[in-house]
Amino acid sequence: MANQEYKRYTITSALPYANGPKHIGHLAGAYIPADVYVRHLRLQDKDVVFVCGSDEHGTAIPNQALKENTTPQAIIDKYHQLIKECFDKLGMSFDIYHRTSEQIHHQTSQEIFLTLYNKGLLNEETSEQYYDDEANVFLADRYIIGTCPKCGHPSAYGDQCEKCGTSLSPSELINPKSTLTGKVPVLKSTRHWYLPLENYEPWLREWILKSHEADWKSNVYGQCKSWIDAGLQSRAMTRDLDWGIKVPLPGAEGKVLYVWFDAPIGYISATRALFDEVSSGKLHYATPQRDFSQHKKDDWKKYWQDKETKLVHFIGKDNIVFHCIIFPIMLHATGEYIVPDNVPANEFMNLEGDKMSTSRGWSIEMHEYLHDFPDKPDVLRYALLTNLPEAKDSEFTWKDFQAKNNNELVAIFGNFVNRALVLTQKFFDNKVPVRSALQDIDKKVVSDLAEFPARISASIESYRFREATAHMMDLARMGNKYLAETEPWKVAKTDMDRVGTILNLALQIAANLSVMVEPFLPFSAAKLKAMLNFNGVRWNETGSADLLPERLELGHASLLFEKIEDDVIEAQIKKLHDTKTKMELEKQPVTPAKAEISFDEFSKMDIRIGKILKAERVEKSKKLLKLQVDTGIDVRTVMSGIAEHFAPEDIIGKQVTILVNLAPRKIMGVESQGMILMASDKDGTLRMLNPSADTSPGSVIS
RNA sequence: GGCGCGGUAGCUCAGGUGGUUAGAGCGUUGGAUUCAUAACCCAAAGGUCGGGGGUUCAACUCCCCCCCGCGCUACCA
Repeated sequence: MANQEYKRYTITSALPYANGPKHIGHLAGAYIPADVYVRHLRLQDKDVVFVCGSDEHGTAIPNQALKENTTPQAIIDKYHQLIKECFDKLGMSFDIYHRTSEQIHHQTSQEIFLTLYNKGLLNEETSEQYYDDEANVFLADRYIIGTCPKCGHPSAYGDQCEKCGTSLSPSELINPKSTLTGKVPVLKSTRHWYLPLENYEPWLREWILKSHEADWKSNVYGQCKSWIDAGLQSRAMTRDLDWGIKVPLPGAEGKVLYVWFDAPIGYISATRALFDEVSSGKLHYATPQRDFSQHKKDDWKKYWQDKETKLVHFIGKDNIVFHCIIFPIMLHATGEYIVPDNVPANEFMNLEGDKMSTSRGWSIEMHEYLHDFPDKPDVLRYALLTNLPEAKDSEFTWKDFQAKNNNELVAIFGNFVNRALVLTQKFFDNKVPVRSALQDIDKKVVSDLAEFPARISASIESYRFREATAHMMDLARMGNKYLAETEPWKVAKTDMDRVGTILNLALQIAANLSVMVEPFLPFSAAKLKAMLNFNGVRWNETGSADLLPERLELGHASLLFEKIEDDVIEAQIKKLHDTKTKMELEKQPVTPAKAEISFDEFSKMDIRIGKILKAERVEKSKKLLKLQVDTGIDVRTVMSGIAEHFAPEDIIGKQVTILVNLAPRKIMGVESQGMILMASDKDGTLRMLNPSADTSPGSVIS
């Protein structure tokens, strides 16, 4: 199965969610590896389509629109354009970069939904969900805000608390409120269509656990096994929302397809759109990277429904469950579609010691990089390729970026090419010299050269892109070594024929580089070809020492890469820290005011000054401290979720504010008799509230 | 708490099915060289492979326990 010969290839990169810019971690995860893979296939004249596009549905889009005070449409237009342009400038060679807001995608998604529905594979169920009866809408998880049950953060979202990271369901929130109107939402019954994933467990076991144990990456396989073993559950494929793809059923007004139902279908609709456009000749989203002129409108089906098609999804590890479990189940259940042959998900790339995050300002956004280094897309590609998070999270640092550029691209690759060209200019009037009899060292180089294409291919085909990149660079190393050993600049004093032979071979190596480097560094490959006055050859013709004809007049030599100085790198590091600081200040708006209460309600609370007498850690809890507090009234036990902010020994003797008449509650098996009040700063830091001067325990606060 | 993936030279990382002195790139040090963007080329130093047990003639590689990082998931409030 794994080594089957395929007739054609369908390659996808994760659809970026169009709610904001994307950073280099995304590039390293799902885009650059896919692009290398596809370019390598194209160089072999394989029948491949490479599709991607913007994911434009889901609740976060309207959410972002609210934040930016605009419409969802304006949001997706803005970010679709931004992301698309960045991909283009970075050389992502999609045959089409589509959008899920397009009509053809709505149609495709609805068709697949209906196929499943008509086969009776979707279960209709009614459940209770929060509803805002002032705005007259069901509230998506994201639109409900309340106190996090885990950390007490007062503005946790219904699906997740952004402070402690816990995923939640809206019913868990304390004091839930609609973010639209501030009203308390009410539970109301609603109808949805569920895909019973559990029915497909035997099939998944057979397909993934049995037939892909050997060829799927361990991180992907392990994650899938974990999900399957844990027991799959029915999952709602529809939502109450007015932004998205309408559920194509009577009586389903106001309901749309779940974004994770429609998003992966975006790969299919993009392929459809591609063939629509190339067959009609009217290109809009399509940017065909090869000749599609023989294709008909319906040919997209071959790429998704023919068993001789190899489907590969390139994604980041956060998408594994959707691409390996849910989407394949959908495809399989239709009875019409093929499932992926592989899903080589990457782990995450960290940045300068911390997780990358656009919202926290700790990231390198694609458009920012391109703005600061407009002529260096390949340098980023190289820096990411040599450090892809293929087996575990990896680390990007600016210093490393600089070193990769200066010590490898400039010193090894660029330098070799420059040496060969400059010597040819100097001794042979910039023409490929004639080759005479080969010595042993030349024969060795020729035979070594012949081994590179297969070696690089083997790495790429097994999704080992770092290794492939290293092989590629080894070819330039070989060139440098060959020059160092043959010393043509010395031989030139005695034997010009010999020099000609050496430089001819050096130029042949350079010509090979110009082709073999193309999947990795397409811009530099093109530049190098121009310098060699060389049109390039197919991948299968590389490894030959006869790519350039003798006496060929070479083009203009220029530097392929230039050094990046320290101050440029320091400026980037400073910018990174500045952005983070700025975001911290701007982010996390003050928690919205709570609903008005009466004086009576307020006076029900008995808040006093207390004094911590004892504090100890709670076993098996990261956050809890068990405190003994003198409340003036008594000494009582209070469990407090502050262990991540205070060391027990530091807070003994401190005065605190305590709510003493809160109903007791068992926490980690211990009864907590009150609540310590804390101020939570924007960055999440907790601070105690204590009186400005020593105050006796039991003093009432009012 | 459960599960998954990781924890290998100063740094970033490789090391199918266990087998002679554990690898690469970068960095460091020394040498050689000057065609080349002070680049290239050669060489050396550097690791008790997270910790502890066990299986085996033999373990980085298999098994068990523990610690740490990341992720998913649960409960917890």
